[in-house]
Amino acid sequence: MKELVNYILQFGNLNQQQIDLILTKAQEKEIKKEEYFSEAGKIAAEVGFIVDGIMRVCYYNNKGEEITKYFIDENNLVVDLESFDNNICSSAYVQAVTDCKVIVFSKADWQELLDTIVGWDTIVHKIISKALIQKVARRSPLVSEDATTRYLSFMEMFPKVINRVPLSYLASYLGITQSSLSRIRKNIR
Amino acid sequence: MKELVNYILQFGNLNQQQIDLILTKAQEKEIKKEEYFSEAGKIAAEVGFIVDGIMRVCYYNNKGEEITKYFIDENNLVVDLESFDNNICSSAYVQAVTDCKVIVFSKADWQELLDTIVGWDTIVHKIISKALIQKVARRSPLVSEDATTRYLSFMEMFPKVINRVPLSYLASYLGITQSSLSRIRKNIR
DNA sequence: ATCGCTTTTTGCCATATGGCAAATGTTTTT
DNA sequence: AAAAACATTTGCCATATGGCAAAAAGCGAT
Repeated sequence: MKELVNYILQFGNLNQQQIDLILTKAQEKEIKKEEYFSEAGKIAAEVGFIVDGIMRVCYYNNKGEEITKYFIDENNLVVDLESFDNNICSSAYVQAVTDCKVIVFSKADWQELLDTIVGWDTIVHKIISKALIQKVARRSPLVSEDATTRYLSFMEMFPKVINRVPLSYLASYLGITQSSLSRIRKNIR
Repeated sequence: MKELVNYILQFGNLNQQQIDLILTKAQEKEIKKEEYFSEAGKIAAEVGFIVDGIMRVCYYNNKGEEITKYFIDENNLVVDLESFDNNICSSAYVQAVTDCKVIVFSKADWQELLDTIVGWDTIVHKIISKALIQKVARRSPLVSEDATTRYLSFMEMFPKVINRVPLSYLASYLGITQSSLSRIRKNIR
């Protein structure tokens, strides 16, 4: 739980009592490789914090191809925001790419913390908006750069991730085919 | 100012007194085509609400090419969040694509409203996170689809925008060259 | 160590997009 | 109205990426 507390305290201050209250609601959970944290067509029910492992957000486009939209790694929150906040069905899957250790909060507990702890809502909002801004920043270059440049930037941005995910996930994230990505890797060596 | 009030009230309730207070801080402003609302290298100083017109967010990549990252049209907030919130220099320009009519709030006034009006912070956070989620959702398909599909989706998503912006801006937004976009348009007709 | 399964690489060729420069069309200025 | 400035389209060819299938490599179970 230590990682979670450190993470939270980056965004604002809480006293020990408040932290303890948060921790009483926190549940540790294992999610095995390929299992889902949340699913398309269902309403996201939990907020998670990844202690160990990598997850991805993915969906199927209208050609039926599976597209990885995003990777989330250690020390980050994972939640399908739109679904969780608005109680609407999600349009994407959140799936464990490797075995994951996660700390989760049920929606009811999360809401209770928001109602109970003064200043917690501000911290949560900071966390969320930072994560969203980062997401935009990471995906933006994928539009305008060529495939090799995208791959190289990915290596820089996610050095921890690149060797732990299947090539096919990475390829769809970068917007290229698996074989093109394989050739790009060959050329770089 | 009516548009602004309607916009705000979509996200939560405020009484007349609170609305009036907000409006005392609101300044109407014209921004001419090609002028900047905020600039790279400077700290964003205002939050804006576009009453009329279209703006874009753009930057220069390492090849010196000008890339349009995003379009913002009527009835939306415009602010360089990362710069505004953290008082750091912006890495992008926010520029009027057409003549714009905007309602602006200075940073000091905006902060005062947040401190004064109970519930205003919650409304603002809802507005911001909706806008960010939308931004991610709009840019994501640009990575995985082919150029024609991107253009067609853009037409659907921004029917009001498509005929009011130069081809070059649109092309860089879609991640293709101007001539390719021109050919794509020809093929569609 | 071997077999079977999955992932990655490679070859071959088709297609989409880029680069550049000229031509055409459109808007603004004088 | 003409000229100038700017925006868009087009032609020609180069290059990057895709599609498909086979080969090779890697991995886990027995």
